[in-house]
Amino acid sequence: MPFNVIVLRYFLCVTSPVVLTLNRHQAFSPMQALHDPLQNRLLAALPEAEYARLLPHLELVNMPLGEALYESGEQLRHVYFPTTSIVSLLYVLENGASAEIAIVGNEGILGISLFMGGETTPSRAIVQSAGVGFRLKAKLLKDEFNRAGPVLHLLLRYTQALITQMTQTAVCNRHHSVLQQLSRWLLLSLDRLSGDSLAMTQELIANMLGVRREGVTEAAGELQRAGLIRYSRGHITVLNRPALEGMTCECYRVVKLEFDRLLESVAPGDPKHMLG
Amino acid sequence: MPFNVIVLRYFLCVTSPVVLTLNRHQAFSPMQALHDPLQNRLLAALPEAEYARLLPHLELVNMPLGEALYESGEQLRHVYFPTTSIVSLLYVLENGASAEIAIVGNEGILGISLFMGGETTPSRAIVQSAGVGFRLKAKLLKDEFNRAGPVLHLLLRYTQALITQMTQTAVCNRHHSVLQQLSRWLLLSLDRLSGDSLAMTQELIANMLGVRREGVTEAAGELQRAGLIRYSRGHITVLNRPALEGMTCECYRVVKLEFDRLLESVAPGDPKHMLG
DNA sequence: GGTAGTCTGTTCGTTAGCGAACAAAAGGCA
DNA sequence: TGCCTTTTGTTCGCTAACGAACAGACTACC
Repeated sequence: MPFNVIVLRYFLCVTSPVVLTLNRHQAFSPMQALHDPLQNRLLAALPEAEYARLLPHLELVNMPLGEALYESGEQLRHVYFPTTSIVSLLYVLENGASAEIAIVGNEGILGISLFMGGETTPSRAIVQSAGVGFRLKAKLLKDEFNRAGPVLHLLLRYTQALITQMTQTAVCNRHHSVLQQLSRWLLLSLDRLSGDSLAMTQELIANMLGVRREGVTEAAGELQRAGLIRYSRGHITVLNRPALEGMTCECYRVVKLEFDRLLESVAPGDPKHMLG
Repeated sequence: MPFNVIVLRYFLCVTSPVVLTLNRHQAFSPMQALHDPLQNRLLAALPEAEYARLLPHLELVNMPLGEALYESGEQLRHVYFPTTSIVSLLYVLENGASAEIAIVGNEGILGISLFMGGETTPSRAIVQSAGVGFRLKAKLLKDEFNRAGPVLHLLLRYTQALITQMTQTAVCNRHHSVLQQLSRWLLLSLDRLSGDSLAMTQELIANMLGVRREGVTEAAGELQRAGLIRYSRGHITVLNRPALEGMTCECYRVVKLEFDRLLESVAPGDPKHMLG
C-alpha cells in the first residue's frame, strides 16, 4: 500500500498528466461539477458555438506540483487550460540558474507556440501550484485556430497580454528589488487563483524569481513583520492586499491593466453563455 | 540655409517619418535601387502574389536616430519594415530608467500589436541606428492579415521569434554580467544590419541595456583591450567576431537559432521571387 | 512520541553594479 | 588655431544581492 502510493506519485510527476474524468456522456459527475471548463476565463470567453465544438474534447487533467507540461524544445501534443492550478513558464540556463518568464493560471492557455507556428519554445512549463485544468489535443486547437474566427482573435489577444507580462518581467528583473519582485509575483499569482493564499515554499519562489532563497526569506520576513502576509512552511496568506499593492512596483499594475484591457470580455463570473 | 537645415533636422526628429520616394510608376529611381523593400527579410519571404499586392503601398521612410516610431499606448497608423536601420523596443519606467525589450532590424516588422489585436503596447519603438525602411498603412496590413493566408502565418512565426528574444532578454537581465550582455547586444544588432560596424555611443547602449554608462565603458574597454572591438566616439567596429561570440552568454545563440529556425525561409540573399 | 527531513531564519565575507564627481581625449566650429 | 561640446576613461564610497554555512522550527512519519 505505501509502496503503491509512492509509485503513483512518481508516476504522476514524471509522465504526462493523468486524465481523471470528464466524458460528455456522463453528465454531472461530482468531479465535473467541481471542475468546470468555464472556470478558465479564456474558455468562458468563447462564443457559444465555438465552446460547444470544443467541449466534448476537453479532458480534465490533474496537475501535481512540479510536473512539466512541456519541456524546452518539445513538440506539443496538447494545449492546457488551467482552472485551479498555476503554471510557470520557466527558462533554465545551461548553468542551472532559472528565471520565470510568465505565470499562467485560470486566465490563460499553455502552448501558444502551437498556433503561433513554431510548434516548440525554448522554455519549460512547470506546475507551481497544484490543481486541475483541461487539455485539448493539439490538432483540434489548430483546426479551430485555422478557422480564423473568434478563437483566433481571442488567442492572439491573450498572446499579446502574455507578451506584456514577459516584457514587464524583463524590466522588473533589471531595475527592481527582490522585495518588489516578490510582491509583484504574489499578486500576479493570486490573481490567477482567485484566492488569498498560496501553497509555495520560499525555495520555489526563489527559483521563479531567479534569486537566492535567502533573498526571498529576507523579503518575506519584511512583509511579514509589516503584517502584510503570513508565511508558514510553504503556505502564504496575504493579509492586507491593498498595502501589498502599494508595496510593489508599477510592473504589477501595468500587467494587470493590460490583461484587463485585452481580455475584458473574459471577466470571471461573467460568462458569455450558459452551456451544460 | 543653416537655419533651414536646423529646422529640417528638428522636423525629422519630432514628427512622423518623412516619405522620401517610391512610387510604382517611377521605376528604378536611384533611391529605389539603393533601397529595395526586399532588403527586409520578412518582405522578401512573402509569396509573389502577396508581395505584389503590398508593394504599391510600401512607402520608403527615413528613420533618423532617436525618432520614436510609436510611443507607449499610442494607436498605430503604420507598421514599419526596417531595411538599413535598427529600432529598439524600449520600456521606460516611471522613474525614467529604461530597458530594451527587443531589437528589430531588417529581419522584422514593427507594430505587431496591430495584428495581435491589442492595437497598442506599453512600450516605445526608438530608432537606434539611423537608416531607412518601408512603412505600410495599418489598415492595409490588417486586411492582408485577415485573409488568413501566408502573411498571417509569416507574421505569427516572426512574433514567436520576437517572443523568444524578449524572454531571453528577461533571463539575461537577471543572470548575466554587463560584459556578456554588451556582447550579446552587439552581435544581435550587427546581425540586423548586415555589417560589422555600428554608430552608437556608450551612453545610448547603456540606456538600451538598462545599466550605467560607466558600466558600458568598462565592459567595452575590456573588449577593446582584448582586441575584439574598436570603439571611438560613437563608432564601434567588431574586429574579431568569432571571439566575441565566444565571450557572450548562451542568450545570443538561443535567440539566433530561434530566428533561423522560425524564419528559415527568410534567409538574406535568398528571396523567394524576383519582382520589380 | 521521538526522529528525520524539510522549511525558514540568520550570519559573514565577497562582489557586481550603482551614483556622483571629475579628468582626459576627440572632434566640430568659429 | 583655439575654444567648446561631446564622448570616453577613471576614481571612490556605497549598497543590494550573492554564496556558503549553520541554527532553529515545524511536520510528517515511523
